[in-house]
Amino acid sequence: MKMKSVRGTETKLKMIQVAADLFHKQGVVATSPEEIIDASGTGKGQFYHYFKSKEGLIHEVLQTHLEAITTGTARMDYNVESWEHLERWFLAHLELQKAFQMRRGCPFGTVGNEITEKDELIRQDLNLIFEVVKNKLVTFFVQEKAHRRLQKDVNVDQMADFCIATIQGAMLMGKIKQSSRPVETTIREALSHLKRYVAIPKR
Amino acid sequence: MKMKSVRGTETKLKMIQVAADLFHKQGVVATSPEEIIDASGTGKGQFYHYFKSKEGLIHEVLQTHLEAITTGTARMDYNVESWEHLERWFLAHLELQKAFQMRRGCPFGTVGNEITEKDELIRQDLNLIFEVVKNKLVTFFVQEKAHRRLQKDVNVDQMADFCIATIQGAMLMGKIKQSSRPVETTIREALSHLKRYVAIPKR
DNA sequence: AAACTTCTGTACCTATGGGTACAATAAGGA
DNA sequence: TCCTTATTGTACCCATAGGTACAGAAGTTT
Repeated sequence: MKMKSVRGTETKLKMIQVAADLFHKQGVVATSPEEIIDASGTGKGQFYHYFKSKEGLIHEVLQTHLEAITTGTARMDYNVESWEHLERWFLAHLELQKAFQMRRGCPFGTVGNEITEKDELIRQDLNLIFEVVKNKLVTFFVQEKAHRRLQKDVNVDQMADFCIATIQGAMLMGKIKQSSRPVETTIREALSHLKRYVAIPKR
Repeated sequence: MKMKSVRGTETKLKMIQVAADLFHKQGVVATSPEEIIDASGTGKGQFYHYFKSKEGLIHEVLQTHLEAITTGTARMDYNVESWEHLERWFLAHLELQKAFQMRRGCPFGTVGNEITEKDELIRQDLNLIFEVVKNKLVTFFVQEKAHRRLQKDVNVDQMADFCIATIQGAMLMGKIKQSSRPVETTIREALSHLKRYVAIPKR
């Protein structure tokens, strides 16, 4: 379970990356350890040397995602500091999908949809991820509010929840329809709604 | 493949219903024919007598859903004829989720999230379902527009897409967080947005 | 009631899933 | 260098997935 050499860390990382991609592509239930082992060019020995079980791997995959988000090394920029940024935040999700010809959804949403009663740990991992993402959005709205650029009775928490839910739904529909259209319109509508909360400058 | 007796039709229906429930609960990939057979108290013989394969069953499950929606015999009322109706439409989704202690998402969204390149038929089945649902929403918006109760430049199609995407995202987040809160707020925000398209009465 | 069809039950089959066991290497550290 | 720990490879294991084959029961048709 422990690692001393760089070699080991590299193979482990490779497995995590390959697994993350397969999970995104076809979901975690449909992805077997074997497939991950083959695709990563490693062996069964390594797999169970580095991960207790399949669930252990899923956990590590999500942890890696989380870390990428918090450290800002993720594929997508999760930091929002302006309305332009927020729009980019929405559009970045669409771009991700487009990169896969609209054949995939959100990496987290995909996993989230598969969880059942037995996957309590995974559910919590996902929750943490969404909590971090939400916080970044909340931070922006709080800042705007502090500068009185938002109506003073808005609920920043709900605004963030709305952002996340709409983008998740948009991506899901985008995947099902294999079209960017519904995603684009949903993003547009969502943004248009959020901007109504901008404070009307006094005179 | 054909059926002459009521007895046969009943067992087949039973299997479809049990399968639909299991798919909703744990997804289609995680549900094996065996599990459906056991839970429905039937046998392997029947299963492959009535369905060509697992995929064939999935198809029939979705067809049954579709029929329930079009004939209005579905668990939920998909007809929207007023704004109150639309609100009920949104809330009905939440109620469905609540009935399962927020441990399940949308029956269609759940299946939709699992589709991959190889499930083209299933994807099309789902598309048909969402198309029918969307049409019911569009019909309402068109009607409102015809009565000049909507601003005349609104895009009814996009409004419907927005409805579906938001409720899908809301339900997904509700399932992941196992909480009705995000669902409720997303619904509220969505409705609030849609109502902004209501025409301002001339004086 | 014969002859057909439809329905149901059981036995079997092969591939894969998720793992364990264990030996062989490689790589450091003292 | 020798000892220890990390890493890798291979072989095996049992349960399940998804399905086929086929025989027998039940229902129809004539």
